[in-house]
Amino acid sequence: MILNQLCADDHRTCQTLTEMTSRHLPQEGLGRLRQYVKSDDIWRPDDQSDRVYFVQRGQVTVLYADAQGHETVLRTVEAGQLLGELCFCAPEHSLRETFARATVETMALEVKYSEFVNYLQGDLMALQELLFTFCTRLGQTERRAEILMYRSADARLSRLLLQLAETRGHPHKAQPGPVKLHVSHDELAQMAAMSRAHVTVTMGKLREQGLVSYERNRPLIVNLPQLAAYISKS
Amino acid sequence: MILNQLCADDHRTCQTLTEMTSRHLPQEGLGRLRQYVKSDDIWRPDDQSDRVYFVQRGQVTVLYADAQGHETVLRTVEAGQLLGELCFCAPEHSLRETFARATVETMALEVKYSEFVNYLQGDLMALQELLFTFCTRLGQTERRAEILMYRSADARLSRLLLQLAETRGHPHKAQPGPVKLHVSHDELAQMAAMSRAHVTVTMGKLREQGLVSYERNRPLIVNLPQLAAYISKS
DNA sequence: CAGTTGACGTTAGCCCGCTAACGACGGTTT
DNA sequence: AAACCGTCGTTAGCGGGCTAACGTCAACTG
Repeated sequence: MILNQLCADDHRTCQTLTEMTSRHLPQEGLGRLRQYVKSDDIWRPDDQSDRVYFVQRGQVTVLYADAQGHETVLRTVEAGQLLGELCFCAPEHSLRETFARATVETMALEVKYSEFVNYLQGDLMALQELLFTFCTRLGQTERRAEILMYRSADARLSRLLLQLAETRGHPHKAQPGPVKLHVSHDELAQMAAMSRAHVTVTMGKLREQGLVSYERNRPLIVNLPQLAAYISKS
Repeated sequence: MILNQLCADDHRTCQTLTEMTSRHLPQEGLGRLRQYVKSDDIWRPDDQSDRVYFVQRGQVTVLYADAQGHETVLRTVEAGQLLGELCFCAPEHSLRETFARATVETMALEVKYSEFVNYLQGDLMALQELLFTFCTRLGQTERRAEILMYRSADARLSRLLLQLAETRGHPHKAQPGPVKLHVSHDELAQMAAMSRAHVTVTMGKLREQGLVSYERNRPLIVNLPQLAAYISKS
């Protein structure tokens, strides 16, 4: 009854789950350990989708670049999580179409898709965990799509901040209240698919209204409840 | 070695796979059969995510409505497919946040989440198929997000048309060539998150360039190769 | 057959986000 | 100390999509 128990709590439980698959991997003899320095590409648009990665240290962003070179972040994969899982349903020789790029020094175990599948056959536990990984990411991606549907700047930004605060925010002291985030205006721009300049302008307005607070070289602080209220009455 | 074999071909194979889960369900004693007429809601934003549906006849769209009531289509679920799968990773008593609405007369088997999980425990086959369903939908949703990242009308529309043509298009005669789609400008507007009027304007331009062709009460015909070329050189 | 509905077509004016460019400031490197 | 870089701040002008409204045409409805 694993499926039942594990996710009874909240989304954080699920995030932990997505990390279990890598812990359950056999320790040796599977895959190759890779090292990347900051802004190394793990894969590029015309690489084949024939392998998965288990990020063991560092952080990776999956991003999509249009013809003009504008890059938009599709997902951020943290240490302990699976990367490149889309090859489970991709055609055999399909291409990535995206970049995966290390944001900091990163270590990842590279496993050929076919090897990983072999390993999964015998492990019901791992299969179930993988299912949670997909489900979690589907939910996240749908929320990203929700954000991108809005055309006004503050609708996009405020919703993005809310989502970031909920998923990757360290609750400041006692919850529920302010949440700290380490993210630059430039990164926000890439995630909300808007220009850096206009992120700064819009963030300024949110700051005036007390929904967020930040200064030079200080972490961004999101006032979760007020921001949620602001969005819902918009 | 099911995982290996089934998706070696192309994306269509995967779509078939997502339909298998419902075929493998025990025929009796599980869930309740529900009937819906056109534009009935299967669920609403404040319903609980405590059940899944197997669409047996008809078609369902999952859509998100903002505060102003603008509705955007997140996904379209065809007969034979699973609907409402997000409850696998949602907190136990979480809400849908979206609408699921029948676009035509629809019949669906409603199964409580807990019952379905019970059933999955004993069926490795079904578990693997479910994994494919998630993987396929994650891929589709990422492509939707890709589309929504573009801010110009013809970038969004042309990419949406390409995606629709690839996934749900009947190849016209012999492939590869024109593809027929049954979709109104209004529906395109909801999927690309733009206004109906501007869809009409933009479609007119695409028609002038020979990338699509349509008339009153004629199906929309997408010229796949030319459209793909147009996008990649944009 | 008149009335109704749904889908495509068109336009004027406004609003808003982007581009491009430059400035200020802190931290790090040499 | 000087040079450099990354981050935030600010603005003018422009392009483009939205709103709102109305027109046209075909098919369905009674």
